[in-house]
Amino acid sequence: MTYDFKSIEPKWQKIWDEKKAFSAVDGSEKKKFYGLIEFPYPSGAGMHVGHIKAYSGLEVISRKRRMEGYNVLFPIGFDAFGLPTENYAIKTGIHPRKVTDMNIAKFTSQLRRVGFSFDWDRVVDTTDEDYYKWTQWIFLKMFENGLVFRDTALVNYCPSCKVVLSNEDSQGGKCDICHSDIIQKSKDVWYLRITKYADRLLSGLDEVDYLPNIKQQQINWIGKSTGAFVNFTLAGIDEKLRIYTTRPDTLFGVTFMVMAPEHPIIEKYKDRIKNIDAVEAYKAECAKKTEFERTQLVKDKTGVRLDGICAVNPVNGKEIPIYIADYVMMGYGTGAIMAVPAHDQRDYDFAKTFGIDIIEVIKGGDITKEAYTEDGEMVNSGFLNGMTNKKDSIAKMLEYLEEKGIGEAGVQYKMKDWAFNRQRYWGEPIPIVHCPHCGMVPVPYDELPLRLPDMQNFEPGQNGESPLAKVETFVNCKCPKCGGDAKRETDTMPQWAGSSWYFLRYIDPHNENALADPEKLKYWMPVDWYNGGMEHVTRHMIYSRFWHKFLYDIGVVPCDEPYAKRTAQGLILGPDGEKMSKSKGNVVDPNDVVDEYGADVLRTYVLFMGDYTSAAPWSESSVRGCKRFIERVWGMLFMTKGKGSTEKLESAFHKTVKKVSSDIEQMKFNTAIAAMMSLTNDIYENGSLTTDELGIFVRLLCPFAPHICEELWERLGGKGLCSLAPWPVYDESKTKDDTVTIAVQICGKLRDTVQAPADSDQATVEALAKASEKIAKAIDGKQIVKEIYVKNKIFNIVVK
RNA sequence: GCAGGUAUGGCGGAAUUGGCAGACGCGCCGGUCUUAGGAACCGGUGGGCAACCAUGCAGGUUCGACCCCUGUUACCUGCACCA
Repeated sequence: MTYDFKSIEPKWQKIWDEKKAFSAVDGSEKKKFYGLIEFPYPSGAGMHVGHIKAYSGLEVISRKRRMEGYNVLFPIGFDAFGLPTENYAIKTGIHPRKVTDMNIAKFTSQLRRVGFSFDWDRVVDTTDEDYYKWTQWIFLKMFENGLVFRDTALVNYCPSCKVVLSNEDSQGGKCDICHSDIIQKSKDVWYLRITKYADRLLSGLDEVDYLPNIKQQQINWIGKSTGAFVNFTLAGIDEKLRIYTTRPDTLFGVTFMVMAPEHPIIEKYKDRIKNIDAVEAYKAECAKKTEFERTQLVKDKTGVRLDGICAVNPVNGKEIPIYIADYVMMGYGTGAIMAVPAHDQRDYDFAKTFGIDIIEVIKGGDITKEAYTEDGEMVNSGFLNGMTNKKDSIAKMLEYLEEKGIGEAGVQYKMKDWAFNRQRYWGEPIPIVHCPHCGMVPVPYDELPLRLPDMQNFEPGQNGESPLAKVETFVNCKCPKCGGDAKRETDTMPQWAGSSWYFLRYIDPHNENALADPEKLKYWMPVDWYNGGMEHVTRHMIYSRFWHKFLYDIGVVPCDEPYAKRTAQGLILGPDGEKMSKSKGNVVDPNDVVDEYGADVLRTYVLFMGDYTSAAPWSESSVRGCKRFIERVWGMLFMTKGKGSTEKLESAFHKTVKKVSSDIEQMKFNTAIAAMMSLTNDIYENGSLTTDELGIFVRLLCPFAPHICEELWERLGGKGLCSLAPWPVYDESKTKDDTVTIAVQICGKLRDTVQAPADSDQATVEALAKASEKIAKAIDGKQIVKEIYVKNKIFNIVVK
């Protein structure tokens, strides 16, 4: 009688596979549903239960959609290029191709044991040549359209990984992969001009249904600010010093200027700068600092005055000193600022350190103590004096600047262009040839894919050049344009490249002539529901939205935004409440759970353990609770009767169908499961149920625990697969009880409850309430001021 | 510092969005079966003998507040010398 999951689960997995039960159908007349989960990076450690939770959400929704009659695309793939695999290859001497294949095989077997309803004919592997051919194709299209450029720049460089990192990958001055300190290094860098799409990435958020915190993070990341560019002049030199400010109305309060140490004007006028030695020394000092040090020493302002040149304030003609200081970044705005110490705390700290004048232009604070950054009346500001509204004073100043031709309104973004090359082997080769005559020449489209050469030693070079630079047969080539001797680019793309468009390939994974067929794209796109981790909300999602918008612009995809809806699951913490990690030894392997309790129990537990979107610790004993539930469901098979059930149980069924249906849509899986547990308790209390009722129950539970449900469905004589059987419907009228319990309150405090027919009017309930001994006692001798009746809920008597 | 969020039994968490706080599960207590059980099953379980007291803390609005408002504390997540 005990449920034998060890034989029943593999049985159904095999049947689903043979029948291709979960294949998405191209060219179907049915309504489509495209559910997308973030494809995993196949690491050597295999999956942990966090992956299972991440996929189980849309697994349940996709399964429900199929039962509701949708044509469902629910695919899986592997984001397999990347450093960990390459580092493992360096350490062990096993080729990354082999490592990747082994890891993918391991992940696949783990996923299959859990019984996910993926369409296994559409598996995508970003390291497959037939896949990265199209990643390179998109890159060339971007190159063609002016979205790719190369520049020598100070970049985030990880000395440990020996690789250039994008801004996104080096947050907080730490390498995202190995967590070493990042240093700034001058290098040739490939950039993708994502900033060109900044405004559209921002405005596109209005059209999509993302969780509010996801939207907010993207908004912050793009970091749009509105302000003005102002051209200062250098005294006695015909040269402009351009700055960006959000408060042009404080121009009268400018007492000095600050430039980033790397600002090109220093080099241009080094002959005029009398203390050039000190300036160079300071520059050298800054270059040595890691990003971490540069941002940590917030309070201690350092800098050097440029002796010999000074700036002229365009609104009042005053000459003001210029400093270089590392609190101004070359990468934001123009790399130079006008300093208004009275109303900016950083400028204030700097002015105090260097003994510079502080002029108040906004009244309201005490500038002898700190900068005043709030609103107030404008003073010492010429034509702005007396204005009290920030908006108006900014507008008036902008008008003045534009009239005089010394500045204009402008916007800035925190988002920077995307540093796109890595000096590594295990990535997509950048399909560009460097020709001494023709410059950068794209590899012709018909030569794609540009394959990674087979090689053995993946150690990067000491100066951070790619391992590919050592392969002469790869490097030396003919220029596709002039036919002369040329050299290939040896850097590869970052890991984010392959994941920027994978959801398009799922739609037509074996297409040899296009990244996907336009008709199929038109049918399946956009992704209806995308679920993943919060950690990918800024990087992966912004990158892929950018690529998708570009593909839309060149007519490859049919919609501007790739994801109609985005949600995020919470982490599973270790039993100790800490984040699961190998070093802490608190990782739970899904295989162990399947071995001991079965896939259905694992699936049920990861969704029952708490609110889907928040983090919750793993609890072995709670897993056992789900095991008991599954066993009790199995036990129902021996409780079936042909005849009708009690009205009470029938009503409980209708209520549960309603609740589970709506809870799933809101990802409230924990309460959906709780409702089915409650119904189970009701069934056991009742002692029996009809076979029809059991049929309803197993279809409701099927998205969560499909194996046991298939088995019960078969034994009940259900038609076809339970997984494809129609989703149960409920009768609204039967979800309502005939009698309801009404709480009777005195002055808002519960005093008694009464049973009343549903939808009773106030008089009926009032009579019932007053018939209660407790109520009669409570109101005895008191004056009734007011009576409030909420139908089917409460009756409140207010007494004095 | 900026932005967003959270706070409910011993634990994970519910609460139809202003209407009986603690659903469901774990744990715990008691029982049944057993040579035994860290197995299974059944029953009980916020605190207090009680009146009553309980949703981080202090107020407010309301007939009625976990829910709305004001203030406050703690924690989490993201960004951060962004001009």
